[in-house]
Amino acid sequence: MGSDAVRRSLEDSGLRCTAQRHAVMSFLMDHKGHPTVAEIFEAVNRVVPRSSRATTYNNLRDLVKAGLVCEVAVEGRAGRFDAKGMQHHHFICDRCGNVEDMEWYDVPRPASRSLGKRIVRECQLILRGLCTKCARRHTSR
Amino acid sequence: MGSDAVRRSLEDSGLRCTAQRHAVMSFLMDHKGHPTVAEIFEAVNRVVPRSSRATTYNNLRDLVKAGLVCEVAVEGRAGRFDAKGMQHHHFICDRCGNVEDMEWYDVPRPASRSLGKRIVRECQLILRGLCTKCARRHTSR
DNA sequence: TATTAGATTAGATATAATCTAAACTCTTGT
DNA sequence: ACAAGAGTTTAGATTATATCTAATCTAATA
Repeated sequence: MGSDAVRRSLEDSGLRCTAQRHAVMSFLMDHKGHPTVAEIFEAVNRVVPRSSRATTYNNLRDLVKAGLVCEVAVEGRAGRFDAKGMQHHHFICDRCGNVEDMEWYDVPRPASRSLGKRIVRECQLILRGLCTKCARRHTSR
Repeated sequence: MGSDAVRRSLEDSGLRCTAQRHAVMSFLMDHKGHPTVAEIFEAVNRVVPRSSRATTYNNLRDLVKAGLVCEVAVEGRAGRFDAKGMQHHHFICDRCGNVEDMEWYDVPRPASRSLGKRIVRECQLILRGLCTKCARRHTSR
């Protein structure tokens, strides 16, 4: 993904294109593996001379708010992030905590009757269980 | 919910019925509001003379593993728990972090082709946006 | 180029979750 | 009834995760 494309997508969302924010977004676009904040922070510090943890968190929050990035919370572990390319669902492994993308398919939204005055921003499907690797280790124990 | 019913549901799941575990489970059954660990910990210490944080975490993990309780991870905040009574989906408020139950409706599972060797334990729908209270404050700002 | 809202920084702080090793308590077998 | 062992609990330390602060800096604009 070109550096200009990243700049453009930031500006289209009304976000200033700073070196740090650009680095965070680029990294997410190039790494489809749901990195944690710690991983993103480390990677960004390889590109930008130095960047603080707070900035990484701030930028991630801004990107999520702008809808460019999506966050997956994992119980008892660091949250994970990924750039919203194609729509997809998530599979979270009970054992190793890894997050995997699952092929997209349409999920029906709740009836507006049961929604009331709530405003829905997104509708995520989260599958839980054992990933391929952990399932293997589990049965062959 | 009777104290015997709690005992029975623990034993049916192969869990010893200890005072602390019983207190955690009872509390979750009586409070449908998705309490955090901190809230559960505090409540349990009103019932059992004294109970440690570690025990609360341990018991919650055991109850989740046994399928009696379900956990909802919330980005950047403490996880929340609720006793699995009737099936339901979850709505998480972007602004205040509160978790609300949404009326259950059937969600299609992914095709086994795209699942591969993964073992699915559960299939959760997570809606995100603004809850009724926060939506009101938002528009009338 | 001056202005300024917005962004960044290092480090402190707050919050959440887990670990440790010793003590305790159910359950089972004799 | 008692011993033994697996499972449970404990207080407090430790680790992991996330946010805050106030000073400084910078990108976008006129």
